[in-house]
This record gives sequence, structure tokens and C-alpha cells, in this order.
Amino acid sequence: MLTRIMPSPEPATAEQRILAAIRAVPQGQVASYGGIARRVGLPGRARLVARILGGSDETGLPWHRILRSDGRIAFPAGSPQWQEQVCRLQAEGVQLRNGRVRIAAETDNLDAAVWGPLDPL
DNA sequence: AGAATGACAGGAA
DNA sequence: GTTCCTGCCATTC
Repeated sequence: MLTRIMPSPEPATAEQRILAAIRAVPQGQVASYGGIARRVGLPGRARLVARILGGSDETGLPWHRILRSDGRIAFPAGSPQWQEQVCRLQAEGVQLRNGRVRIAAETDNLDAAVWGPLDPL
């Protein structure tokens, strides 16, 4: 049989891969929209990640661990969603300062700070 | 088909 | 350090 053929490196749709990458972010850790996009082989599609995230109603999806590239929460400061995200992050021990994640001085890269040396970003 | 919009990113001021 | 402006992609009017 030729069943062993698995030509496509990406098993699912872009949406599937993106959601999977988001689910993979461990508790107490965060990642950026652009970083997620890169991890699933979609460089430059940060806004697509945002759209998928907002469109998904999946429960248990760690949407609150996804931040902007500068570590700032994407929602308008003070909005209900913003406050919700702040609460969830703090509950996981993420240090925030004015709705912005405090990043270790050593790593200026948000994703590297938390995801560690997984792969080059 | 062209214009506007959005849970973005990066560089300039 | 911050704010502002421009570039990008995909979707919706």
C-alpha cells in the first residue's frame, strides 16, 4: 500500500495548527501573536492568529497567554476583556506592570523568555 | 473591485 | 523608556 505517504508537513489547516500552538503554551507562560504564527510556519500572519483566537469559542483555550510582541495585552487598556486577561495571567503567576508583562532583562524576546530554547525565533 | 477594519509587528520620532 | 506611523494579511462592506 501507499498509505505511508505523508507528504504534507502540516497535518491540518492553518487554523488547526494555530490553535494547537496556542494550546501548547504552558500555564504561567506567554507567547506573542507573531511568535505563534512563526511556530506554525506562517511568518507574518500575526493578525491571522488574532482573528482565529477571537473567533474560537473553545473552552480551556489559553487565549490569555497570547500577547503583543511588546508584551502588552492586545485589548484596549481597561476594557472588560483586558481586565479579565490581567486576572487570568496574575492567577498563573505572570508578573504584570500596567497591563504589560515584565520580561527578564536578559531576554528582550518575549517568546524566548518563556518558551525557552525550543527553536530559533 | 476598491476601501475600511482588526485581540499585530517593527522601526522611527 | 514612550508614543506615533507605516507595513502586512485576511475578512467584510
